[in-house]
Amino acid sequence: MAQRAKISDVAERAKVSVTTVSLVLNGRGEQIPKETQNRVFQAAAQLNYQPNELARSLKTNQSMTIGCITDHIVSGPHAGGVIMGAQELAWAQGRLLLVVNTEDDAELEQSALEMMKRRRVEGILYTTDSMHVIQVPAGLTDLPIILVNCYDPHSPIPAVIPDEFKGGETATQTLIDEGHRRIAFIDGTPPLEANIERLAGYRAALEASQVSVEQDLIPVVPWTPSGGYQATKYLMELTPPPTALLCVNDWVALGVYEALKELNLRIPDDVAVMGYDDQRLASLMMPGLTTMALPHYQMGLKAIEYLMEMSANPEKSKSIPYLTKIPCPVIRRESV
Amino acid sequence: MAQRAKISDVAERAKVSVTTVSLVLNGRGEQIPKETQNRVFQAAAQLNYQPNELARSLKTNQSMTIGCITDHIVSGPHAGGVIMGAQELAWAQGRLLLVVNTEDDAELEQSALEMMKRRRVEGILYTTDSMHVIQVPAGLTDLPIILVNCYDPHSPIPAVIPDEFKGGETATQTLIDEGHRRIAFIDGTPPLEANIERLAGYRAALEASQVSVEQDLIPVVPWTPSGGYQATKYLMELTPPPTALLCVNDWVALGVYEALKELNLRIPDDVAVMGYDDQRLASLMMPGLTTMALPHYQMGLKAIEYLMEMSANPEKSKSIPYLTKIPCPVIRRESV
DNA sequence: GTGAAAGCGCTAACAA
DNA sequence: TTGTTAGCGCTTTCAC
Repeated sequence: MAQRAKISDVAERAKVSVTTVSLVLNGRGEQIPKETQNRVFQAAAQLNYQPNELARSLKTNQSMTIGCITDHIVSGPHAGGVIMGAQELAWAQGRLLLVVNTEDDAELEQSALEMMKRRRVEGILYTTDSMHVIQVPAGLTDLPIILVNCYDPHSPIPAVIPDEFKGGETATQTLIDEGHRRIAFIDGTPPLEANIERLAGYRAALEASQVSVEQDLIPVVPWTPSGGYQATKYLMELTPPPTALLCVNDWVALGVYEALKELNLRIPDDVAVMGYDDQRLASLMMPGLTTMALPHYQMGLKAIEYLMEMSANPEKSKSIPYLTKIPCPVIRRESV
Repeated sequence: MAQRAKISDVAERAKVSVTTVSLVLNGRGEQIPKETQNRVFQAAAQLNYQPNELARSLKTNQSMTIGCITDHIVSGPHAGGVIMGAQELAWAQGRLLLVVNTEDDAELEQSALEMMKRRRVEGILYTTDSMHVIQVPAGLTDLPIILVNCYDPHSPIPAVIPDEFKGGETATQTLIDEGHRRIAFIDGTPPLEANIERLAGYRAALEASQVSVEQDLIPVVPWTPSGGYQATKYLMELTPPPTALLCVNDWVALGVYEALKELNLRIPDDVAVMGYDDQRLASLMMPGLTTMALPHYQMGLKAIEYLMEMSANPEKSKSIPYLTKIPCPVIRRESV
């Protein structure tokens, strides 16, 4: 454990006071002669000195730490992406992330929160795997907090979420731009918040292009591969059949592919297919599935941006919008 | 910020000394009358007192924190699973995880390490996304550290890895138990450590069952869906063709499905298929892919177990095995 | 230009 | 049974 050296050791070795060492090592030694500074740096290096952040935090009352609570870190790319974005910006500001995964255990969530408060985290980023409405655990109000991919209608806590509406719109527009006019939307049930928005975006885009919305072209099925399979079989029997299928998510698209293959229809030549979520399987499908990505990374980034603002200036907390919607980018592959 | 109360506030309110408060709140107040204890608890509750862990850590010289460095938190289920297992056990011991994702940035990795040392983490869990040989960054020797899913042949740092050999063996045995004798192994290239072991396990299992290993049944293709596709087309032209296809990973199996469908062969009736890795897509494939899971969670658990041992008793570090192999469980679905 | 010393909030040895 | 007090390693004010 070479890093046991402390500031007084460095001071002693450099033959200066701890004040000087502190000043120099923290880059606030402008008034100290280069020569002295060098002695300090050298001493620190020789001792392999690593300042004790715990002591520093205690003194400065800044933990340089942000808490991150996720419900499911492992089930998909979501939490990872958010953490990645969050960490990157946090890191740039010298902060590190304390991560706790709760697996929906409310009790654990509560104590995790408490643990984080005890460690004096500067803020909390609370993120859920799939976009939905939540009930924020109690005691989340006495410290900066941002919700990611979820929001609580009963509390004023700011949330950063994907712009699913615009996503649905963009996806549809993408298809329109390719010349499609009969575009089906394979909707999923049970109806998640996100699905509803995506559908609304689809309608909006069609209307904006003066394409009439036909209820026939909006089958509702379980949002799984077999749902997509069924929907496709149904849709392709319409006269005329749609030329493009927009799926509420990538899983559904998987079943769509299956059905289309059975019908001997080629993607994208005979019919174009679009998914949503950019799951990993999207890139593996043949042909690669064109889809809408969820802005995990960007949301993580934004959340930290807000959090840092809030902790730097508590007054500002009031000025953070209740909902911040981040656009979903199109991921172009070969299915359109 | 209600939690600004400090121990002296609690003491004052309960009309006792800080010592008493400390003792009571830390459960070491057996010699203190219940009555006094209650006063303390009440005072703490009223003030919504949250002990400052930073101060406590500084004093006790225990950060109650473990560092976790990953290379890719988002590309697959790996890092998440490890973190989940690690966090769970760490939590049970009152520890929290400080997580940094490096995206293979060596410089970042180095400074992350330094940051963690400064925060006096009790140990470091270093994990990589895909099982491989690595070069541990410098300065990782002065603090308990465990490698997960990778190892460094040039250093004595203990590693926890999946038992790919046994996994290959188990997968093969599973197929043998189903009555298969002509079992192909679709090998992947470039040859990763894991692939090599899986293949070796396959050979071992066949030999153990007196089934001869035929080189014809071990095509080597890129480990992607199209690799699996090619391999299947080739394999099914052999006479007689194999009755079971063991794929080096799930991606390959995806292509296998594709090819089999084109050949109008049914899974598992005409030919059984097994994958490896239990990627998310495995459960979505139709029929569901039987595959071998990587023991992410278990590895995370084991790593923390070791880390806690090491930090509790540095002497013991010597007794931790260089390689700990964790078995991969069979995930039975419908493709076998 | 540099140093002495107070104090961040806590624990624990020692006293009473 | 409970209180006083000395640090843990650092930052920072104020003095020299």
